[in-house]
Amino acid sequence: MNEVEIKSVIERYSAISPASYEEFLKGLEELSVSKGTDFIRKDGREFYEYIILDGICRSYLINPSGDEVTISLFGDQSVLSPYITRTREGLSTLNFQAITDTRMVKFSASDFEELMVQNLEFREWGNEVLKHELAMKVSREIDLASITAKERLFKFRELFPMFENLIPHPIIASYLGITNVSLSRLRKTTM
Amino acid sequence: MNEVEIKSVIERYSAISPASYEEFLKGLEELSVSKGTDFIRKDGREFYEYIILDGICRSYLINPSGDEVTISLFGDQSVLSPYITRTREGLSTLNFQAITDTRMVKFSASDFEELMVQNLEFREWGNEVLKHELAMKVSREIDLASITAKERLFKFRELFPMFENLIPHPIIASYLGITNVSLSRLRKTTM
DNA sequence: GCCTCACATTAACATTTGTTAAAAAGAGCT
DNA sequence: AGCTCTTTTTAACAAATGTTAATGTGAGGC
Repeated sequence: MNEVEIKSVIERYSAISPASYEEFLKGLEELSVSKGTDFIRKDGREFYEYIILDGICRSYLINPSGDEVTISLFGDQSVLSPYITRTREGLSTLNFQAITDTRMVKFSASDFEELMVQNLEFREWGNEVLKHELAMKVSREIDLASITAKERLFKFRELFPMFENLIPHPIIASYLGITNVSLSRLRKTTM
Repeated sequence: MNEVEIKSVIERYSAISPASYEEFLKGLEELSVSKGTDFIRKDGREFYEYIILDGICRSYLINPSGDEVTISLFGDQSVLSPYITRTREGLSTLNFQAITDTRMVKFSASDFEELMVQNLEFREWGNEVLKHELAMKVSREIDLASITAKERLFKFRELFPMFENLIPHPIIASYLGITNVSLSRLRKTTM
């Protein structure tokens, strides 16, 4: 396990002293997931927090019409939505899927909750991750409610450069709240 | 201060033993806000958590086009979005406004954070409030991204019965992600 | 009762997005 | 290169939503 790589992702959110890492690193497990695999299933029992080292993942749901709705996208070197935000009574509220082959580490969410109580640095780190998640959600709410699909596409390109060439367009479209046909039309008028 | 009333709102989220209340109740302040008043301003310094005893409030933002976008609605006997979800570096990320005359209690967010560390019941309560907030956000994301405005109106009526007759329609429209003219059109076809 | 003001509805037209189906382009395999 | 399968683009038309402006409605003050 490459500790330097992991620490570098963690410190994108807030700084952790070497002493604090000790206990944390012990609990880590590596995890590789191949393209197209759901590694967390809605209504399945869930126990972990996840950090993506490389690869692209998404959370999604099936809506009442049977269509997949992409809720969030996660790229290289990011932390997945915190456990608390995607779990009710131990069961996942969302599906999480690897869009490309993905390398992750995972660790026990309950152990981490305890670590947050005891360790101020990890408490702040956890809060930073949570705030980031919420800021993304609020931003998306505003965009979905108040700007056009074309503007959302521009913002998507800023937020996730390269994703447009790396992941299937129906996934991007469902993230933007439009059909893939509409996405193709918008691409034509903006390239 | 009517402790029974306050406890009844709190226990809508999770149970708290009488012993745990002791310290909590001491820190409460009452607050009355009249219709139309912003009681939290975006980019203003913020310190409190809020519980609405009665009245209707909303969070909103001004988008780049200068339009108000309603993010969330809060009715009688509910807890406002937790501090952590609406604050960055001590400054509010959203405006909060009383849509009708509103009676609330507020308490220090930092004291409460400390209480959560020390008291398991309030930790669970805080987590329940947070999960509820997130569940609402995910639900809204899905709806904005994948169902029509007409369907969102039906869901709004289920989630907030009576609000349609109590608050201005431009606010409802901006919550649904449409114009007030479109809302009026939808109302006509569905009543 | 009548004014005024704010709010809601209606109408006419423009624009955006959805739907369905066909055509084109791209990716892997032999 | 040629074949097959998947993904993306195009086209034609339908439906939903936006824009602007006029009309209607209701509540409160005089």
